[in-house]
Amino acid sequence: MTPAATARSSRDLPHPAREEIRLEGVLHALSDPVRLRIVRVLAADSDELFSCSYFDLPVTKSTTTHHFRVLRESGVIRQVYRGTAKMNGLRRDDLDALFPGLLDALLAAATRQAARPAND
Amino acid sequence: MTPAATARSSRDLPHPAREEIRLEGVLHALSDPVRLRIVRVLAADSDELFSCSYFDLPVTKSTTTHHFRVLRESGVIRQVYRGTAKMNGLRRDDLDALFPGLLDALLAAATRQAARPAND
DNA sequence: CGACTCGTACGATAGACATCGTAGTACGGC
DNA sequence: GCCGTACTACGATGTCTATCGTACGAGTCG
Repeated sequence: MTPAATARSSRDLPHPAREEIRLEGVLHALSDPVRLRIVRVLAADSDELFSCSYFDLPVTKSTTTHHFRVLRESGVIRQVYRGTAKMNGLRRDDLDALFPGLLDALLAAATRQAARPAND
Repeated sequence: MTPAATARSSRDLPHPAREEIRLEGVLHALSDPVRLRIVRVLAADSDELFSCSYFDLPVTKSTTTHHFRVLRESGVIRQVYRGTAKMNGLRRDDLDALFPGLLDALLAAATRQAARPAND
């Protein structure tokens, strides 16, 4: 037995299985500006993992934790502990399998809006 | 000449201008199952207008009014009075101009999810 | 006019949510 | 073993939201 397969630490984070991911949940998760921002950063380098503290967000740490949890529970991101840090990555494979083209369209839309004259 | 062309009711409904439509708002509007359902029906025939009562929704009339207002205020649908009825249509032109491909990706995702084994 | 239909407005309510601060837990290094 | 760093858990709070019921306004048709 590989220890990895059975080593269920208390620091194990619950993720929804691919089939449990709901479109409504994903949309709700991305309808918050802070979370949308997080996802855009993660998407910029999909193969990389980023710690929570990597992000420069306009909210406190408690709130940051909350947002990351919403993203994880809705199935948008994957979180893994690595030492004291919690690494975050986009679940692009799952999302693309479930909803082909959606993530790209969403990211393109976000980029487009960010490029609009009047705002962030 | 049909009077219909000029018969504008005094009741005017406020819609956001194209540039005022926010991605977050659109996503939030579509993150509710009832509203997503409405949009899917509207999208099935984009050139047609449907009255509110056309939809068979699992909520009361008051709630239905509420959902249609959320959709209108977020810029997803357009509403026009026609006699006692209020006709609803998707703002596909504006959404496609702002976020090319997004609406189609969202609708495809919704269809795909609806076709999934376990649910609506 | 009067009745009927369609949708609105208003008020109430229960639940969700974004936000914060403080106190605490897990891990890695000294 | 002890300290600092990274994140969490918990509790509080104000706001938003989905829902309802009832009462009303606007338009159509007899």
